[in-house]
Amino acid sequence: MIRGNTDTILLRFLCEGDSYGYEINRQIVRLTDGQYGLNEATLYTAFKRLEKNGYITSYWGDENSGARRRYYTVTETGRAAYEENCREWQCARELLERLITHGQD
Amino acid sequence: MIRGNTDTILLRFLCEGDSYGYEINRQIVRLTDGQYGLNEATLYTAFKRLEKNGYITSYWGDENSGARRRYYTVTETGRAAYEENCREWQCARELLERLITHGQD
DNA sequence: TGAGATACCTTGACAGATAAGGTATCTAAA
DNA sequence: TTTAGATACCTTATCTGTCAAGGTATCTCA
Repeated sequence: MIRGNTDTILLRFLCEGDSYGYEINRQIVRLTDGQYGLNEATLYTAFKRLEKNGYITSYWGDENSGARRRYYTVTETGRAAYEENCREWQCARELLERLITHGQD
Repeated sequence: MIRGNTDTILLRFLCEGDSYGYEINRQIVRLTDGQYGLNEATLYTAFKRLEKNGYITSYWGDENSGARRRYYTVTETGRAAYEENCREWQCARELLERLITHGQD
Protein backbone atom coordinates (compact mmCIF):
# COMPACT_ATOMS: atom_id res chain seq x y z
CA MET A 1 0.00 0.00 0.00
CA ILE A 2 2.30 2.72 1.24
CA ARG A 3 5.12 0.48 0.04
CA GLY A 4 7.13 1.83 -2.78
CA ASN A 5 6.47 5.40 -1.71
CA THR A 6 8.84 5.59 1.21
CA ASP A 7 11.41 7.54 -0.79
CA THR A 8 8.83 10.05 -1.98
CA ILE A 9 7.59 10.63 1.56
CA LEU A 10 11.09 11.27 2.85
CA LEU A 11 11.88 13.60 -0.04
CA ARG A 12 8.71 15.53 0.64
CA PHE A 13 9.80 16.35 4.17
CA LEU A 14 13.34 17.16 3.14
CA CYS A 15 11.97 19.54 0.50
CA GLU A 16 10.72 21.61 3.41
CA GLY A 17 14.17 21.80 4.97
CA ASP A 18 17.03 19.74 6.37
CA SER A 19 16.04 17.19 8.96
CA TYR A 20 17.07 13.88 10.50
CA GLY A 21 15.55 10.42 10.51
CA TYR A 22 13.98 10.26 13.90
CA GLU A 23 12.37 13.67 13.54
CA ILE A 24 10.96 12.98 10.08
CA ASN A 25 9.42 9.77 11.33
CA ARG A 26 7.86 11.66 14.23
CA GLN A 27 6.36 14.10 11.73
CA ILE A 28 4.97 11.21 9.70
CA VAL A 29 3.31 9.80 12.80
CA ARG A 30 1.94 13.22 13.74
CA LEU A 31 0.64 13.98 10.24
CA THR A 32 -1.19 10.65 10.08
CA ASP A 33 -2.58 10.90 13.61
CA GLY A 34 -0.55 7.88 14.62
CA GLN A 35 -1.92 5.75 11.80
CA TYR A 36 1.42 5.34 10.11
CA GLY A 37 5.10 5.37 10.85
CA LEU A 38 8.20 3.94 9.24
CA ASN A 39 10.02 0.96 10.62
CA GLU A 40 13.51 2.12 11.56
CA ALA A 41 15.18 -0.33 9.23
CA THR A 42 12.99 0.90 6.39
CA LEU A 43 13.79 4.48 7.28
CA TYR A 44 17.55 4.16 7.32
CA THR A 45 17.82 1.89 4.29
CA ALA A 46 15.72 4.44 2.42
CA PHE A 47 18.11 7.22 3.38
CA LYS A 48 21.02 5.09 2.22
CA ARG A 49 19.27 4.48 -1.09
CA LEU A 50 18.41 8.14 -1.57
CA GLU A 51 21.97 9.20 -0.85
CA LYS A 52 23.39 6.55 -3.19
CA ASN A 53 21.08 7.85 -5.92
CA GLY A 54 22.27 11.41 -5.36
CA TYR A 55 18.88 12.62 -4.17
CA ILE A 56 20.12 13.70 -0.76
CA THR A 57 23.38 14.49 1.04
CA SER A 58 24.06 14.10 4.73
CA TYR A 59 26.11 15.58 7.53
CA TRP A 60 26.45 15.07 11.28
CA GLY A 61 24.80 17.72 13.43
CA ASP A 62 26.88 19.41 16.10
CA GLU A 63 24.62 18.68 19.05
CA ASN A 64 26.39 19.46 22.30
CA SER A 65 23.91 17.37 24.24
CA GLY A 66 21.72 14.38 23.56
CA ALA A 67 22.17 11.73 20.90
CA ARG A 68 24.03 12.58 17.72
CA ARG A 69 21.90 13.27 14.65
CA ARG A 70 22.57 12.75 10.98
CA TYR A 71 20.97 15.51 8.99
CA TYR A 72 19.92 15.21 5.37
CA THR A 73 19.70 17.81 2.62
CA VAL A 74 17.73 17.29 -0.58
CA THR A 75 19.65 17.95 -3.82
CA GLU A 76 18.28 19.48 -7.02
CA THR A 77 18.11 16.00 -8.51
CA GLY A 78 16.22 14.94 -5.42
CA ARG A 79 13.69 17.72 -5.84
CA ALA A 80 13.15 16.75 -9.46
CA ALA A 81 12.74 13.11 -8.45
CA TYR A 82 10.17 14.14 -5.86
CA GLU A 83 8.13 16.08 -8.43
CA GLU A 84 8.33 13.17 -10.85
CA ASN A 85 7.29 10.66 -8.16
CA CYS A 86 4.29 12.81 -7.34
CA ARG A 87 3.19 12.80 -10.96
CA GLU A 88 3.65 9.03 -11.10
CA TRP A 89 1.66 8.61 -7.91
CA GLN A 90 -1.25 10.54 -9.37
CA CYS A 91 -1.21 8.34 -12.46
CA ALA A 92 -0.95 5.14 -10.45
CA ARG A 93 -3.73 6.34 -8.16
CA GLU A 94 -6.10 6.91 -11.05
CA LEU A 95 -5.23 3.59 -12.66
CA LEU A 96 -5.75 1.69 -9.43
CA GLU A 97 -8.99 3.46 -8.74
CA ARG A 98 -10.21 2.29 -12.12
CA LEU A 99 -8.88 -1.23 -11.64
CA ILE A 100 -9.93 -2.19 -8.16
CA THR A 101 -13.35 -0.60 -7.91
CA HIS A 102 -16.48 -2.29 -9.16
CA GLY A 103 -18.90 -0.41 -11.35
CA GLN A 104 -21.46 0.16 -8.58
CA ASP A 105 -19.49 2.55 -6.40
CA MET B 1 2.84 2.08 -7.23
CA ILE B 2 0.44 -0.57 -8.41
CA ARG B 3 2.64 -3.07 -6.58
CA GLY B 4 1.03 -4.78 -3.70
CA ASN B 5 -2.41 -4.47 -5.25
CA THR B 6 -2.16 -7.22 -7.82
CA ASP B 7 -4.27 -9.60 -5.74
CA THR B 8 -6.99 -7.02 -5.22
CA ILE B 9 -7.13 -6.29 -8.95
CA LEU B 10 -7.48 -9.97 -9.82
CA LEU B 11 -10.15 -10.49 -7.16
CA ARG B 12 -12.09 -7.53 -8.51
CA PHE B 13 -12.39 -9.12 -11.95
CA LEU B 14 -13.23 -12.54 -10.54
CA CYS B 15 -15.98 -10.94 -8.44
CA GLU B 16 -17.68 -10.18 -11.74
CA GLY B 17 -17.54 -13.82 -12.79
CA ASP B 18 -15.22 -16.73 -13.52
CA SER B 19 -12.40 -15.98 -15.86
CA TYR B 20 -8.88 -17.04 -16.79
CA GLY B 21 -5.48 -15.37 -16.60
CA TYR B 22 -4.93 -14.26 -20.12
CA GLU B 23 -8.41 -12.79 -20.42
CA ILE B 24 -8.22 -10.88 -17.13
CA ASN B 25 -4.94 -9.38 -18.18
CA ARG B 26 -6.48 -8.31 -21.48
CA GLN B 27 -9.29 -6.63 -19.54
CA ILE B 28 -6.73 -4.83 -17.38
CA VAL B 29 -4.98 -3.53 -20.48
CA ARG B 30 -8.29 -2.49 -22.03
CA LEU B 31 -9.54 -0.77 -18.87
CA THR B 32 -6.35 1.25 -18.54
CA ASP B 33 -6.17 2.14 -22.24
CA GLY B 34 -2.97 0.15 -22.57
CA GLN B 35 -1.28 2.00 -19.72
CA TYR B 36 -0.98 -1.06 -17.55
CA GLY B 37 -0.79 -4.81 -17.74
CA LEU B 38 0.53 -7.58 -15.57
CA ASN B 39 3.70 -9.44 -16.29
CA GLU B 40 2.79 -13.07 -16.89
CA ALA B 41 4.98 -14.32 -14.07
CA THR B 42 3.35 -11.82 -11.72
CA LEU B 43 -0.07 -12.90 -12.94
CA TYR B 44 0.36 -16.60 -12.39
CA THR B 45 2.22 -16.34 -9.11
CA ALA B 46 -0.62 -14.13 -7.88
CA PHE B 47 -3.18 -16.78 -8.85
CA LYS B 48 -1.12 -19.40 -7.03
CA ARG B 49 -1.02 -17.21 -3.95
CA LEU B 50 -4.75 -16.48 -4.06
CA GLU B 51 -5.58 -20.15 -4.41
CA LYS B 52 -3.22 -21.09 -1.58
CA ASN B 53 -4.95 -18.53 0.61
CA GLY B 54 -8.35 -19.95 -0.23
CA TYR B 55 -9.51 -16.81 -2.01
CA ILE B 56 -10.09 -18.55 -5.33
CA THR B 57 -10.53 -22.04 -6.73
CA SER B 58 -9.63 -23.20 -10.23
CA TYR B 59 -10.68 -25.69 -12.87
CA TRP B 60 -9.67 -26.51 -16.43
CA GLY B 61 -12.06 -25.27 -19.10
CA ASP B 62 -13.34 -27.78 -21.64
CA GLU B 63 -12.31 -25.90 -24.75
CA ASN B 64 -12.64 -28.15 -27.77
CA SER B 65 -10.40 -25.83 -29.75
CA GLY B 66 -7.60 -23.40 -29.02
CA ALA B 67 -5.26 -23.36 -26.06
CA ARG B 68 -6.44 -24.82 -22.77
CA ARG B 69 -7.58 -22.35 -20.15
CA ARG B 70 -7.51 -22.50 -16.39
CA TYR B 71 -10.58 -20.77 -15.00
CA TYR B 72 -10.77 -19.24 -11.55
CA THR B 73 -13.72 -18.79 -9.21
CA VAL B 74 -13.69 -16.38 -6.28
CA THR B 75 -14.70 -17.88 -2.93
CA GLU B 76 -16.70 -16.19 -0.17
CA THR B 77 -13.45 -15.63 1.72
CA GLY B 78 -12.05 -14.14 -1.44
CA ARG B 79 -14.95 -11.71 -1.73
CA ALA B 80 -14.50 -10.65 1.87
CA ALA B 81 -10.78 -10.19 1.28
CA TYR B 82 -11.54 -8.05 -1.76
CA GLU B 83 -13.86 -5.79 0.23
CA GLU B 84 -11.31 -5.51 3.00
CA ASN B 85 -8.51 -4.72 0.55
CA CYS B 86 -10.63 -1.96 -0.95
CA ARG B 87 -11.14 -0.40 2.45
CA GLU B 88 -7.42 -0.62 3.13
CA TRP B 89 -6.67 0.94 -0.22
CA GLN B 90 -8.89 3.92 0.55
CA CYS B 91 -7.12 4.40 3.88
CA ALA B 92 -3.69 4.07 2.34
CA ARG B 93 -4.67 6.45 -0.44
CA GLU B 94 -5.72 9.14 2.00
CA LEU B 95 -2.63 8.70 4.15
CA LEU B 96 -0.33 8.88 1.16
CA GLU B 97 -2.10 11.92 -0.21
CA ARG B 98 -1.46 13.61 3.12
CA LEU B 99 2.14 12.42 3.29
CA ILE B 100 3.55 13.08 -0.15
CA THR B 101 1.90 16.37 -1.06
CA HIS B 102 3.32 19.69 -0.02
CA GLY B 103 1.10 22.28 1.62
CA GLN B 104 0.81 24.46 -1.50
CA ASP B 105 -1.26 22.14 -3.65
C1' DT C 1 5.79 -23.60 -43.93
C1' DG C 2 6.08 -20.36 -40.59
C1' DA C 3 4.82 -16.26 -38.12
C1' DG C 4 1.77 -14.60 -34.65
C1' DA C 5 -1.77 -14.99 -31.38
C1' DT C 6 -3.58 -17.61 -27.55
C1' DA C 7 -2.63 -19.73 -23.08
C1' DC C 8 -0.18 -21.68 -19.45
C1' DC C 9 4.05 -22.50 -16.53
C1' DT C 10 8.87 -22.32 -14.01
C1' DT C 11 13.28 -20.56 -12.62
C1' DG C 12 16.54 -17.29 -10.82
C1' DA C 13 17.48 -12.83 -9.50
C1' DC C 14 16.41 -8.52 -7.38
C1' DA C 15 14.38 -4.75 -4.65
C1' DG C 16 11.97 -3.10 -0.70
C1' DA C 17 10.18 -3.97 3.86
C1' DT C 18 10.76 -5.74 8.39
C1' DA C 19 11.89 -8.21 12.76
C1' DA C 20 15.38 -8.48 15.74
C1' DG C 21 19.31 -7.45 17.27
C1' DG C 22 22.96 -3.84 18.50
C1' DT C 23 25.36 0.93 20.23
C1' DA C 24 25.32 5.36 22.80
C1' DT C 25 23.51 9.44 25.23
C1' DC C 26 20.42 11.96 28.19
C1' DT C 27 16.41 12.53 31.58
C1' DA C 28 13.37 11.55 35.19
C1' DA C 29 11.36 8.63 38.36
C1' DA C 30 11.79 5.08 41.92
C1' DT D 1 21.74 5.43 43.02
C1' DT D 2 19.91 2.79 39.88
C1' DT D 3 17.19 2.06 36.21
C1' DA D 4 13.64 2.62 32.93
C1' DG D 5 12.45 5.23 28.99
C1' DA D 6 13.21 8.43 25.44
C1' DT D 7 16.30 9.93 21.84
C1' DA D 8 19.05 8.55 17.81
C1' DC D 9 21.55 5.77 14.84
C1' DC D 10 22.94 1.29 12.58
C1' DT D 11 23.30 -3.80 10.72
C1' DT D 12 21.95 -8.47 9.58
C1' DA D 13 18.99 -12.05 7.99
C1' DT D 14 14.78 -13.03 6.10
C1' DC D 15 10.55 -12.60 3.58
C1' DT D 16 7.53 -11.15 -0.08
C1' DG D 17 6.33 -9.50 -4.57
C1' DT D 18 7.92 -8.47 -9.10
C1' DC D 19 9.97 -9.55 -13.40
C1' DA D 20 13.11 -11.03 -17.21
C1' DA D 21 13.88 -14.95 -19.54
C1' DG D 22 13.16 -19.08 -20.62
C1' DG D 23 9.90 -23.07 -21.73
C1' DT D 24 5.44 -25.90 -23.65
C1' DA D 25 1.38 -26.43 -26.65
C1' DT D 26 -2.45 -25.22 -29.74
C1' DC D 27 -4.75 -22.71 -33.34
C1' DT D 28 -5.14 -19.34 -37.38
C1' DC D 29 -3.86 -17.12 -41.41
C1' DA D 30 -0.84 -15.67 -44.84
